[in-house]
Amino acid sequence: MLKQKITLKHIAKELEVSISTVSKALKNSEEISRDTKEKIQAFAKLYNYKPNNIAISLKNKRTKNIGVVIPDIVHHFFTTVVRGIEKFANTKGYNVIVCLSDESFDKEVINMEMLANGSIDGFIMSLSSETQYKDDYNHLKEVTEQGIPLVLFDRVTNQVDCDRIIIDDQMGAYMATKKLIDEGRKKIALITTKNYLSVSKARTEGYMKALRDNNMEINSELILKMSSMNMEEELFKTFFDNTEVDAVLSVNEIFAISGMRYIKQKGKRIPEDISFIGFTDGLLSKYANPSLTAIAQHGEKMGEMAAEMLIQKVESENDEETYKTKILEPTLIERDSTIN
Amino acid sequence: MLKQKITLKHIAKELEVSISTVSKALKNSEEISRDTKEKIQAFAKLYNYKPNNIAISLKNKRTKNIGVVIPDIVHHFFTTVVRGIEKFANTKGYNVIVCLSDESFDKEVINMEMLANGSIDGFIMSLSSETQYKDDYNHLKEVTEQGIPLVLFDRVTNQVDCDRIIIDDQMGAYMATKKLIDEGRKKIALITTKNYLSVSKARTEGYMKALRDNNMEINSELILKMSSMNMEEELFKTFFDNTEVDAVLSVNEIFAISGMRYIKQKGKRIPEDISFIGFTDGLLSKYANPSLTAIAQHGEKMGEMAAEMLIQKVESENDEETYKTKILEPTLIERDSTIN
DNA sequence: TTGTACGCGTTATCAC
DNA sequence: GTGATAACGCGTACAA
Repeated sequence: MLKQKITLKHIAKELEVSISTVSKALKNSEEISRDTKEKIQAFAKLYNYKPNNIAISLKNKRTKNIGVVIPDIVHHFFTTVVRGIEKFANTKGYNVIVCLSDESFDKEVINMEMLANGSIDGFIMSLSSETQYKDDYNHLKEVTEQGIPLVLFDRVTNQVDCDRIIIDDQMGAYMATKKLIDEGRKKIALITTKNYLSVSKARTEGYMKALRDNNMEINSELILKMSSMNMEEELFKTFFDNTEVDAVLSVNEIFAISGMRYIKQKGKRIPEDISFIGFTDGLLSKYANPSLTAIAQHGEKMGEMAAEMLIQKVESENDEETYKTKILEPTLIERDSTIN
Repeated sequence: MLKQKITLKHIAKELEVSISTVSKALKNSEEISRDTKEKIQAFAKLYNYKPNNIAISLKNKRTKNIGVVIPDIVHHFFTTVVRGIEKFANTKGYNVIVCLSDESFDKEVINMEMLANGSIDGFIMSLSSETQYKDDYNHLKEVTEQGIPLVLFDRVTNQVDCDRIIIDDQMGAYMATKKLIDEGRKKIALITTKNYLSVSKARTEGYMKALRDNNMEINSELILKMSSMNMEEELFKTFFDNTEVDAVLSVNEIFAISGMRYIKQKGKRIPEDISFIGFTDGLLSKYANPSLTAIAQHGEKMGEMAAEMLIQKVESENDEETYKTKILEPTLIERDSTIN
């Protein structure tokens, strides 16, 4: 019993009026007589008429869809951002199409091309690590040159004309490092990833700036660069076995948690012997033992703002070529892995 | 410098041929002469012509979009499912539109209605808790009656004609409980949520069945029902303070982790004094201290299969009214919170 | 007050 | 070989 989706045409035929009469009647146009309107509206309601989104999109050249391209979705931060985007977009009647680049340049390109062919009104995205590594943003440029609005968040570039929203990663690292210095820590390690990731770079700078501002030496032996998000156990152990450290700042939760575990295993106490602070205030930080002092990135807020910026651009008539970069301030969430 | 998206019409005008000639030429039709084809193809390539998805959707009545409606996205399990869906969908040229019900019945309804008006070819969804509580599935029925394929996963109902994919939650709980019994545990607690959630119910049944099969008494005092995902600290403490327990099976990670923390705080050892097993093998289980023995739900696999089932339905000509329910087997991941 | 015609971008059928 | 026409579903300017 397939209740085929009903169209204006069906209603028109059934009620023996023209399609445009139906269309107008359903929009409560003054042009149409009360009688006809009531008849048509009643019929439409009875058969649960709803206009076809696709037809409207084609007509209006507006899809009411936002394309979101992120490197990974099994990742707390990105997930909170998506939630924020979805939340705001929904209030404005927009849907969210999520594509995953899986940290791959090619997938990022393919996804954007698919969506750019009319499926979406604008993009919100965070660059894949490979894209940042290759430093190639032609796919973004092509999109913006077509007049499709783009908002980059978190992992961004300034080589493209678009809006941006980031947290002040440098400040976050600075705050955290400062906190450790204030605790009296002298050998503050930084666990980070390779520098082509924009955020890692900024965080490293914040760390170094805090040390310099407090007349502390920057010791490259205290900086551990992991080559990927995946743990390389050996590298890790070698580092902690051979380096004297009394505090650790990590650019992500996993490194921090793994570090804490290894440190505890070695019989040291947290935070008495070593303090830990990690970026990204996710579930792991909250439920770690001891709970991890963390730098919150306010992903949901970021998502909402990104969506707001995008929709504002999408719906603004004048395509003025002004782009803004918003910078959110991170927050230090103090927990038990540092001394308060 | 807005490079407006180019259409068939533009090409036709520029090259002084008809639109249909252009269309055919670009599809390499035999009808068109070599010369014309080459000329048109070259031009199209130069101006980077790509057909407009919306127009094609309207014509074909196929959007190549899949609507995914889930209760929450900041949730490891759902997130892995989405990844699986996205992965498979992508290989078939489909995009994924994600909508969040936020555990709300109304939002679920609204989202589905939005998408059902032509935006998608089919739905993959997991019910919101409120929907399961109200036990009202008319919005699902409306969709399926319109001939839109639907695949439910994890939180499902059998009151709707559709495909389903779930893990055998009862078996998962059974396996876990059996494991605890085999360890010699006598007072096995179950921490669960209210029973209207289909999965909680099944898990509770598995727990009880395992006890019965092993001639152990079912003691309702050992079953703690939390009213929501949010921790109610007091309930929790009261339970552990007043109930003698030597093992805990939890329907989610958070309850398990929190339980372990409180138990350790009370000076008991895990797993020597108390064993813990938790559902959903997420990050928390892996990185907990001690790491948590968990029942893996294979979300990514589930997502892939759901997408495969859906796309198969979407693309099959005959709308035979046969629906299948696939049941995945859970896996027990043994870690340090149980004795191996 | 109602209906006709056109356009959104594409494809398919049929005529020339 | 090429082009005109209709159709997908809708909205709207214009004609009746």
